[in-house]
Amino acid sequence: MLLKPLARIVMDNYEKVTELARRRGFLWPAFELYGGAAGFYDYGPLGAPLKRRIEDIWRQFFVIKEGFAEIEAPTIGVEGIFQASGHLSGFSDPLTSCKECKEIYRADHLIKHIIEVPDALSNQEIYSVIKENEIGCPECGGELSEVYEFNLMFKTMIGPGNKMAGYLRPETAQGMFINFPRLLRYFRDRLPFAAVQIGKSYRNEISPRQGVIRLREFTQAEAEIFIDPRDKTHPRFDEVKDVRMKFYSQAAQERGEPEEMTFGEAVERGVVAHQMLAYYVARTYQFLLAVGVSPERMRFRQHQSDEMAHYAADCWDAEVLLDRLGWIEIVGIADRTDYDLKAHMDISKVNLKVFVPFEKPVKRQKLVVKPDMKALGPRFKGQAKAVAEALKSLNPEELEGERILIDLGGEKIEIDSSLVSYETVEEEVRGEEIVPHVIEPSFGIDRITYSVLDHAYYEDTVDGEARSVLRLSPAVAPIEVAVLPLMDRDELVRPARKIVDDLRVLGFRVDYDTSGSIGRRYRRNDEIGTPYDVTVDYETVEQGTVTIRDRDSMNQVRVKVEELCEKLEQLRSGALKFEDAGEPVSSAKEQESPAA
RNA sequence: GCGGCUGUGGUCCAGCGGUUAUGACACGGGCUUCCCAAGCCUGUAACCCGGGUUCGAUUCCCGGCAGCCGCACCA
Repeated sequence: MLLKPLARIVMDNYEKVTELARRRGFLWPAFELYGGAAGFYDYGPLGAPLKRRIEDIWRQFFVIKEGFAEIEAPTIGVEGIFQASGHLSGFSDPLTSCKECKEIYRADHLIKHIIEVPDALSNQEIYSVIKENEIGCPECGGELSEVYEFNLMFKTMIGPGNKMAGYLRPETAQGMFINFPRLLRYFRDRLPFAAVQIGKSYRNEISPRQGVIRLREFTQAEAEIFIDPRDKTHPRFDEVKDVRMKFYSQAAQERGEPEEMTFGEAVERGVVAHQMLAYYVARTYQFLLAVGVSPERMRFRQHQSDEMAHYAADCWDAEVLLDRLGWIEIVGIADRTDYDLKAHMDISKVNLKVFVPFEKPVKRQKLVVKPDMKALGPRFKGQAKAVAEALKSLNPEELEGERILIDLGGEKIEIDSSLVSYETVEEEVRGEEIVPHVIEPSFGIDRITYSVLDHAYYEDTVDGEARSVLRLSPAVAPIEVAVLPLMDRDELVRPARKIVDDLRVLGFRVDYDTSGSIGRRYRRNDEIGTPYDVTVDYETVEQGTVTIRDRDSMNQVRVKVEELCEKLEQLRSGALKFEDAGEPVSSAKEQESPAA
């Protein structure tokens, strides 16, 4: 009670950033007209382009520079996918709550000491076990409620009649896995290759909070990089080996202090499992820097062994430090080994192996067993095929002798040796089938977008007045240039409009604003992160020049109108520094003071 | 899901069981050769939703929804 008013008076950055984002059209709580629903957000007129530009930079990094194939799969998936991925069983927890103290428990955990594999039981069965064994609340001993399911996947029906269940995908990754055979053919049967997807995923979170950090509908950008498990080097590792970064490895976490080193060193010392993983951690680092995540408020944290999925070889999370929220995971990069493809092979019964040719064919002795099916067929009828298979699996010693003994699922059968022939032949083996390993970088685009806002937010003081600024990189800013006539008068408006048109033809995201005073418009644009303001004044009319104002320094340079577009393009690309863009304009203060 | 606190124009906030619900900022229009949230005139705009109590509810009560905090959950 006492803390409340204090907390309100002191607005922290989190509050300032979320308030700014709402007010200026970056992020809006969804469905407000109908009361809203937690875990859903709209990207407004500024948020949508910001997010889109971040996605485009991601494409630059992972689709264009790495040559990965971008695909687009349905957001609804059929049951089999999620049986294989484990989301159907693993993503759904049987819960029970205490009727007295309201504490919630995993029902299956409570009966672990009685039933070895509680996963196999239905909720009713688990509840029966709880009742029969008189299990009460571990906290207060109170009576436990019936067991209920909470699956984090949204379920729906495909077509009428409830015949086929569909689930909104909880991750985009499965789209790449289940297209593996077609992708493999697309890449002409050669490893390594990779496919990516940027799109929506859905998780029916129990309690979404913290704005856009935990959403029920969110955007992921995921890559599945299929590699030969025997070679986890990366051909372009040299390009990143000298990049320095702070590694928060398992060992470093024990010390409580991240360790800075190069990626080359990290692989050499075994901090990161191998080049392949390290390479993508490095690219991820570069991507995050490119969109404007602050290096001081970012770290790469290695999963603890107990935190890592049992099949994962190594896993690193990119984490950012956000105001109020602390360290938040925004990217996960894991070596998932062959787990996913094996699981899909198991459930779908489709071979997802890759034939990898040897450099030289290998000669090998091979035993060929030929059961006499003409004789075996009539004799064993339905079992004939199984008998033949059993015979084929025997070794030469077992095939010797008058009578051959086979084991058919426990049943011992004797076969006369005349019914089967065998020989040893030399064959040439040209390669082998392997299940590829998968490196999976998985990006939470909404979290990254929010982090960019949080890290870009900055306040300074100008003449005793607070100025809030989003120091967004020109590469992601939703408005790249604001064109501002000093006053809303025809002689200024006409040239200003011409500039707007010219810039738009060149693909600039331009805003044009005549309202209120010029200072107000500068502040407005500072707050939404517009890097440059072009001001059209009377010197434009008299001498054909305009000023460009730099958002961060508030300095201005004067350039000729004819050169404006070119200069802005150079500023945008980073080819030109602001100070070199034109004649410096003396600051407002100096202008006010009369010349001596 | 549980508990606590909160819900008034775009934003922040005042207020009351009863006439037309404050104020500031923001926003729109107008004026001014106006370069860093200026000035003057002027305008638009709100009691989260549903039920109950009451002659009358934005106000009191209950429920829902949403937000914040804590707990639980987060493959």
